[in-house]
Amino acid sequence: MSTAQGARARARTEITAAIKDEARRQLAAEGAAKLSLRAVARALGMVSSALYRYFPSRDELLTALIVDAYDSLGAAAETAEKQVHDAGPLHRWTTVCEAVRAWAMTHPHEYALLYGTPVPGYTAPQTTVQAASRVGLLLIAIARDAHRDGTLSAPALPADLHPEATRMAADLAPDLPPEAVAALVAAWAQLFGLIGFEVFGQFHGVVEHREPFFRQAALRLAQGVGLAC
Amino acid sequence: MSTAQGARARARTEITAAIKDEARRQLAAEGAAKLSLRAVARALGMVSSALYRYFPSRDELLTALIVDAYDSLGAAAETAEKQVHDAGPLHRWTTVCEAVRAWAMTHPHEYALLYGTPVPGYTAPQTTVQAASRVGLLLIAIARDAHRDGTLSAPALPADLHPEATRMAADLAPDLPPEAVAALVAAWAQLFGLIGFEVFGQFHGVVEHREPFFRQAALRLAQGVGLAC
DNA sequence: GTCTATAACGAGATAGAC
DNA sequence: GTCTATCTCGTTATAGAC
Repeated sequence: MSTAQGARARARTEITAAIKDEARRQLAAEGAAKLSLRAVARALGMVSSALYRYFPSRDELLTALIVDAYDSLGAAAETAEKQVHDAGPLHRWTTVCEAVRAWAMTHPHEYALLYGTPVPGYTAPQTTVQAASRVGLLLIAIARDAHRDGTLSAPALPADLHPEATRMAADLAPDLPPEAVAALVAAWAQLFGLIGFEVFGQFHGVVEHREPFFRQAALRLAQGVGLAC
Repeated sequence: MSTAQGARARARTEITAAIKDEARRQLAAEGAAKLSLRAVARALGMVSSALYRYFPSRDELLTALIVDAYDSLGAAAETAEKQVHDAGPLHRWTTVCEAVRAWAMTHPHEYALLYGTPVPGYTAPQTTVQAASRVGLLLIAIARDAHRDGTLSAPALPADLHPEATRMAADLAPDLPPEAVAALVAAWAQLFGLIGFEVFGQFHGVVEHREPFFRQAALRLAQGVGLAC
């Protein structure tokens, strides 16, 4: 009985993975907007109605792909950071930035799914939020360690931003000064601006040697947040 | 004779504009990947083959929409800058940034067409480059004026970036120090990172009062380039 | 010459009967 | 699960109106 259920559960896991793999392949070929349960089924030798036993709708499949991609990106960033965890905050920061960039370059279509044009008619459920915040939390953690060590020199803020910065800090990192949190959020967005331009081809004919260019930009992002060393 | 040609040319211009208007409407509704000549024709009460008199292919229509969007964005930025052209470089910079952001917020689908996920199967022809560079050229011009006035303090660069910075400067702004050009290109990408996160909903639940937040971020971008006052 | 309409192609998606 | 009839699409050939 338990072996039968175990085999069944194993088969279900395998088929679910196969469906997602094929869907990712189609994502690369046609884009997220044209992701079609039917085509996925055909490629797997299944019939479209059979897929609904694994994913109740196209949107649920999309959500699964998005969560997987966020987790893949988050894991890549966290693994890279772990290996330099004992270094200074600046080195940890640039390591995370470069890991995010490397993941984006090797997974351009999944990157587009996360940070590109939203899929028309699809709105991400709350389920995705946790996976989506892993990179941000990692950057916050680095700033937090710097703050504990007294090496975080948060930049000044204009008065009209203070209420919003305080609110963001309360939500994201109550132990950090509001100025640092506001700077962190801005740096977070700017990091993905650099990466997006590279992945989506905006640097074509403009920036040639993109690795050192990115490294330097990531370094200056860290300085903008107030990290040193 | 000339009046007949004038009338024909006028009709052609009007129909071309109507096609693009309808295509933009569909862009907003379905996304660029699903832009369909047939649907555009149907909405206009034409037959699909008639559209080929105006656009030789779906990709050419896409290209026209892209060039129009780049020009609309460029014109918005240039118009805003013209009105503060006599102010200091910092004020001109933030004015341009805010004009770009305002255009993106009012034209989210066209923004997605320009800076979002590339349309699968479409590659932009060289024709788009000139229109695409208008905002960048505007930012360069501001830095150039600051440099002429001696108020541009270009940030230092690591040695490994110097060849690339020199190459970029030769291409983009031979009269500017390479360090400033590298910083400009980075700031350009980061600007669209901030705007993209806002347009694509990444700031949802994170940043609430986005105008002062953006203004401050744009200001610090300018400082990163070395602009003062 | 300039345009529009009809019809068709090959490909793919979709809905429903079985 | 399978099969079929009916949609969509981009694109082209052709014929006729202005």
